[in-house]
Amino acid sequence: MDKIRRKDGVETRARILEVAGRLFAEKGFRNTIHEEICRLADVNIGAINYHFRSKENLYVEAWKMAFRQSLEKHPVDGGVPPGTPPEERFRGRILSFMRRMSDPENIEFEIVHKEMATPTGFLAGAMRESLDPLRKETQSLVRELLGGKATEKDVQLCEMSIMGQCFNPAVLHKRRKGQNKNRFGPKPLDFDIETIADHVVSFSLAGIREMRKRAGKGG
Amino acid sequence: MDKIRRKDGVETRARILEVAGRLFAEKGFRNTIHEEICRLADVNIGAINYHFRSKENLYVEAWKMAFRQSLEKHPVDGGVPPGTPPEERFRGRILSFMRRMSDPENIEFEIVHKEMATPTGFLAGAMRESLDPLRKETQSLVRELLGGKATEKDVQLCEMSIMGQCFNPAVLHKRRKGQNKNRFGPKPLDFDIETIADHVVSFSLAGIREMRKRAGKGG
DNA sequence: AGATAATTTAAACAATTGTTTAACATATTG
DNA sequence: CAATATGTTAAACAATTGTTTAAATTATCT
Repeated sequence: MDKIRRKDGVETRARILEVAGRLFAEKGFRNTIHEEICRLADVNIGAINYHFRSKENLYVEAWKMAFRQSLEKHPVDGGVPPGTPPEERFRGRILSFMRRMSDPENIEFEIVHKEMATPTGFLAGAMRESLDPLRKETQSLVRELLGGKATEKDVQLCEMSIMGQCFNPAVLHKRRKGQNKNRFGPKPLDFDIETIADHVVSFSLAGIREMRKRAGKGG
Repeated sequence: MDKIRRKDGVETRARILEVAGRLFAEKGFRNTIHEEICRLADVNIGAINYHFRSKENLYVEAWKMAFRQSLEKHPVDGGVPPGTPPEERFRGRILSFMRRMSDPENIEFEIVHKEMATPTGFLAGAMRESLDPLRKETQSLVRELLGGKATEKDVQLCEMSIMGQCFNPAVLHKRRKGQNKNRFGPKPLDFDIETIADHVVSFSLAGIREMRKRAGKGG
């Protein structure tokens, strides 16, 4: 054996984290096996349990890191400063959200998506902790757009409409870019993400205006 | 052994199909094991391979049956006859779609959801075959609502907005009804499905009107 | 009833896979 | 340099799990 080239374990750990993240995002927790992670990361089969104690713990660590990197790359406000009109801030937020979700380098959201469909439960705590604050911000922006007469119910329903519009297109758009395995639906949405985001913004602002109007008349 | 009470295999097959469907919907393909299916269906561990050749084939058969039952219970047009104005037909379609998706007895959509997040690939053919026609119908209804000046791009984007709004809420709503395991998000949408559907319809019709207006002016 | 086919059963099989172990190699510290 | 801690390796382990097999049982047909 001549390939024992120990540094200080940091690099090994980092490689595992990186490879594991990609595989978890691609195949999900259950379908990702030690053997492949270690082979692709070029580390020994025992390395995962040495550095991360368990597969479960590696999963959580991989997501946390990915989420941090994702928010760093795509700031939530989309670069639109707090002073600008709510419609503009809304646009910045949606655009950034969709860019973040559809970024092929961003594995974070792929993992969340799988976790929603088939929860392992391991990410519950970390996700709530990370996502709740963002959600609160979105809600207060929607509240602002809806005006003072809108109820909390209006806010929640509109938030739901908006998020729903962002979610699936982003997923499809991302898959379109990757190797086109794993596809099953019909057409894969041949628009770029900015086009989609613009549409979502216009569509949603129209919907919000409608709700705002109705709120005035006590629907 | 006194519990060999063979009928004609039809009942055994049916019980497997029923139990397997529920488990696939709850846990996904990979997390569902022969042992549990057979235990809950009260059949021998070898019965799956005898009656269905393989787990994969059982998966496809279970989905197909569930999809048939689902459409039988919730007809696509929501009971609104073809003659009525498009807005009404739209409402019927959305309401029926959301009822279908959120029906706790309907395992079909739960399976589709998991398949979208983590595709096994086994359902690709059956899904395309079953879902394409429905999608075509929806598109032509949206086209009608958008008016003659709208482009194909407009139709696709609006369809996307509408479907996106239906999807996630239905999933959340369904989970809320079940045993509240597997939940992770914050609030689970405390509205009944009709309220949500009504909102989606109003919100979407407002969005569509906006797009229709813009189409006239060549956006 | 006897022969044949279909179904059910229990056991075994073969492959996968997360984890542990103990020897070995390298770094760090005194 | 010696001693200790840390990282790496290969092998083994233990548990899970989809599938097959052969015998036993029951239905169907002549």
